Amino acid sequence: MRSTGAAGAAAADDVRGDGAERPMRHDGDSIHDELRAQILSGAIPPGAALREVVLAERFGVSRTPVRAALGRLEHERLLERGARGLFVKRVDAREVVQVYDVRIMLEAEVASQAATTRDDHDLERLDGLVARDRALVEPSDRLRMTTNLEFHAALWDAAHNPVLLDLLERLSVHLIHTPSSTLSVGDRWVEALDEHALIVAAIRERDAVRAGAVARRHMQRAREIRLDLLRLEVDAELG
Amino acid sequence: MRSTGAAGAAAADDVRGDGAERPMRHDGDSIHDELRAQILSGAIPPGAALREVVLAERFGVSRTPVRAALGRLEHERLLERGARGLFVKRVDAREVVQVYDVRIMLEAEVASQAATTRDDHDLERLDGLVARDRALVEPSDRLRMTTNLEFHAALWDAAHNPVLLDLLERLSVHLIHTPSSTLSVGDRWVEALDEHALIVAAIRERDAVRAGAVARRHMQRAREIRLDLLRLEVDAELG
DNA sequence: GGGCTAGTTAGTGTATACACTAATGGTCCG
DNA sequence: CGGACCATTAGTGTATACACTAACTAGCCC
Repeated sequence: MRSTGAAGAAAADDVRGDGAERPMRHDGDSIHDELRAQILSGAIPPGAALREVVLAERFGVSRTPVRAALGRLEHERLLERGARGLFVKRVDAREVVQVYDVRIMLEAEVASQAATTRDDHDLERLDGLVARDRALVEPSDRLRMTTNLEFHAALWDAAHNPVLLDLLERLSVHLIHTPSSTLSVGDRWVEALDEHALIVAAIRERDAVRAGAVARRHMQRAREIRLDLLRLEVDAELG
Repeated sequence: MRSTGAAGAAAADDVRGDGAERPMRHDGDSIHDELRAQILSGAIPPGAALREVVLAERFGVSRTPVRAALGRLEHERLLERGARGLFVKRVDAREVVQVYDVRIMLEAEVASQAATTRDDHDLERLDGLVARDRALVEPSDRLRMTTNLEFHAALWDAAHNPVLLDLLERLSVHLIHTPSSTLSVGDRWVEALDEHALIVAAIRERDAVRAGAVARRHMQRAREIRLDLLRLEVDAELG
């Protein structure tokens, strides 16, 4: 794939001075990541068909790695099998609400657990993220989403619970195509940052109950706003 | 005429006497299901290596469908990538407890939601399962596990929440190789049946709060017993 | 003119050959 | 006797050819 004259390239390469133990797994993963990103960003819209041959051409590889990537995406529920092949999944409003309901629960649990399991490094990282986000001036829609995701990911890590982590990661997939972030509504961004700070404060003091409660409220608020957005959307469609 | 030629080739390929003992339908899915069942049952033990060529031979297919199946199993977290290829995942006691913690939460939520969303058919099914399990006399270890799983699956369905369902199904995978069922300890089986009945009763009356509470207690009890089992196991290992 | 049927085709599923990489074992040198 | 180097090899990753199936189209019979 990388080089058609593979034998020659392989013979010449005996230098690996960059002593890093990185996974080095660059098989079909890159295709998977790329497709995933494009689906999540909406570049490949819901309902679009994903043809193996087309993708193989686009990525300059054979169907084999494309197939692997598609299989994984299907299993992540990002794609669904239609009459003919795979299509980007469409999510409806009902499902989005259900996702939020579950996520409220899980985030509360994560925060609660993080309060007891976090180490100094976790705390430092969370503090750093809060400070960094506070320093942003008029961040773009995209930046808000990214930094927010980063913060929550740090929270997830602080819980040191691979099971919860796995479910949360899987859950986030269900939220594809939520058109815009709740963090761009009114002064929600500033509000959310304050709530983040509250969560971190509770975690710092190892107050599991409070951490859970604060996190729960944080996500409930997000759910409310998401509902408003969905209503607006529906109204727009009907009117 | 290409089709006749193809048919002939296919026929010539698989002629092994007249006894058609094997279904010719080797969908990639069947391999996935088969492997999954063998892993869950322990027939393929934790830590075992899964070699593509070996499996391809065993199933009488090429590496391609085997690869697809393995990819899916890896994504389900049943396998993990080791130094060389894929291995059946080992789960440690810590993770089992974490799974129970999360499951307590999810089962409570499911029961609570089922109380509001269930229809008559759901209720009928749950009633039927409870009655059926009550009628069993001295069920085997395996039967206890199966019927219990069936009951909970029916509960999950009654919630009519695909998101919760997805997570619970995914979660159950984390419980592979929990050596024995908690339902074979003392009189836990009878106890559990009573608790099932309580859950169904609350769902019948559409009492979401009580359903959640009862279900939570049910799973907490299971967690306790699992912990006891794990302690016994650890003690046995230490001597 | 409408439904039924056969040919066509687009697209996936599978087999196989080849490329490549990391572990392994043996040998040589210190 | 021990450690580094090289050949071997086991096993995965990728490309490509082929098989098969379900949807489409065009014609045919009624």
